[in-house]
Amino acid sequence: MSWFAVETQERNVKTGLVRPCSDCAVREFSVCAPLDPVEQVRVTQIMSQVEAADGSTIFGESDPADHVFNITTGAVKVYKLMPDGRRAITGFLFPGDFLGLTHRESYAYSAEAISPTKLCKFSRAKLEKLLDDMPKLERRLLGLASHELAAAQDQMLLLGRKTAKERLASFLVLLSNAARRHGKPGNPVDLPMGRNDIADYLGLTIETVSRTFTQLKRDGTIQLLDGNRAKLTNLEDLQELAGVM
Amino acid sequence: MSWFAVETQERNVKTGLVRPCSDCAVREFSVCAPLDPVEQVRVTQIMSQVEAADGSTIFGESDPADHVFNITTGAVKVYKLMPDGRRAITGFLFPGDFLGLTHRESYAYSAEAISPTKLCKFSRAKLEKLLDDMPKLERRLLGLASHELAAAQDQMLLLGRKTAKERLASFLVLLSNAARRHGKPGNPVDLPMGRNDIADYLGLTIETVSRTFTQLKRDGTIQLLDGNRAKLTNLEDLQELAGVM
DNA sequence: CGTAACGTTGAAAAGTTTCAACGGATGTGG
DNA sequence: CCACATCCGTTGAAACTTTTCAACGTTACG
Repeated sequence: MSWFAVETQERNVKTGLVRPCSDCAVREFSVCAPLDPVEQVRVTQIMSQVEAADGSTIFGESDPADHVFNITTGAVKVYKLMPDGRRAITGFLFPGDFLGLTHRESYAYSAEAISPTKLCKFSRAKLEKLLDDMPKLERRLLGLASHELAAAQDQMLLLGRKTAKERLASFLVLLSNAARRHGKPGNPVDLPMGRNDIADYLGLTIETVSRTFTQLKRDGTIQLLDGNRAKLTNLEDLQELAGVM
Repeated sequence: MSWFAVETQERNVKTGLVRPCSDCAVREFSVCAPLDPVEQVRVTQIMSQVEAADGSTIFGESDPADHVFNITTGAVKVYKLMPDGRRAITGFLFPGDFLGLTHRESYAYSAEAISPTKLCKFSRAKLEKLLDDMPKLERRLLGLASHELAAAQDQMLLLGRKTAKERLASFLVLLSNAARRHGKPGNPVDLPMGRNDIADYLGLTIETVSRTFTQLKRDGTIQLLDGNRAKLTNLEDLQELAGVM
């Protein structure tokens, strides 16, 4: 997923600006073709670090899309609103994920931290200038966009055709996989977002989400632990329900 | 949307390989920064033209993603299937649109022509090699991906939160806008896809789509003309319903 | 200690789906 | 040329899933 966070961290560790970040970034470092040192410096020069408190808005739908972010710590939800307040959360983002990549004048969605979050902030204008002579960077962004697009298509299948139970199962499997990809344990899976956010992500109501959770509990498929974590007792059933995502 | 089709058409007109195509491509030519002539030649060298009959599959979900396509004429639907046959159409594509752009080994979706269709076919391996020294090309692809992503997010809002009536209204407005963008009349809007396809695109059943059509007719919002066209009698109401897409 | 935020549960209501039937258009073969 | 089958869209009625409305318990916080 990430490597901006990686580069910047690497630089900043050397320059002593920030403390080393999670092992996730380090892991990604070895996976994603990194830039050469000179390029790394150039990237960090147009970057600054910002923090977002739990529940604070990072940007709104109609804000001018002047910046691109890369999450260092925490979690973010991205959503679209209808005039009457109906909401669809289009994604949850975690360390390493990009935020605000668009070719429009304004972000067409809002972003809000769902836990204390640190982000690398890039000026979009400068980033685009940088892109002109850093093809590796552009290639990487294209790969990210393509990956996001595939995820969006999965989500369309979920929203258009899956039952409540299947949606929740898919969601848990997704979170579990994401956690493992980030080097964290995949099984007691963390749920940093509230029921309302889950509902808006799955196209359901909060009540249906709650009811479906207890249904999965009764089935012996999951267990809800304290600290907003879910133990996936029967991963096979869950994956079956999810339709193997 | 397009410019691959443009370039290729331009070249081919000169070389006499194919007849000039729709004015759409020409129009796009002036809009999207074109490549220089030398680059144009290089692009056309890795391209071939293929045709797809109405209803024929262009590629399946699990096919190796060896080619990228650009639509010249016709219309294509892109969809994902669940093991039990449930289907979600994630998009309808028209002349100028790209098809098969992915960074995976296999397309993760299927593509099928919904009317007689001509496509430009590119070897993906060669295209990627070409990308290495044609930054303009890569930048353009990134823009396309970003645009598609925005559309996908709109669709997630539709599928997650809109009523049947709102979904159909959104769909009609979308088609109308797409038609105008392609230089065709936006108002009696063409519906080249069947009810089943509309249903799978909107996350509804064919019956609900049919009922909602007649509801919109009764409301005086639309009129169904022969030849699978819909006259948008009250565009304002329709846009209001759609939530201004 | 009261209040607010969040999650759970129940019962009624609503929207959509499922099942079934019908009509029109198209195409095929006798 | 007509009988017949097929495909597609429409409509009705019942069934079902999810939503809505309402109440309650818990936890956190001032």
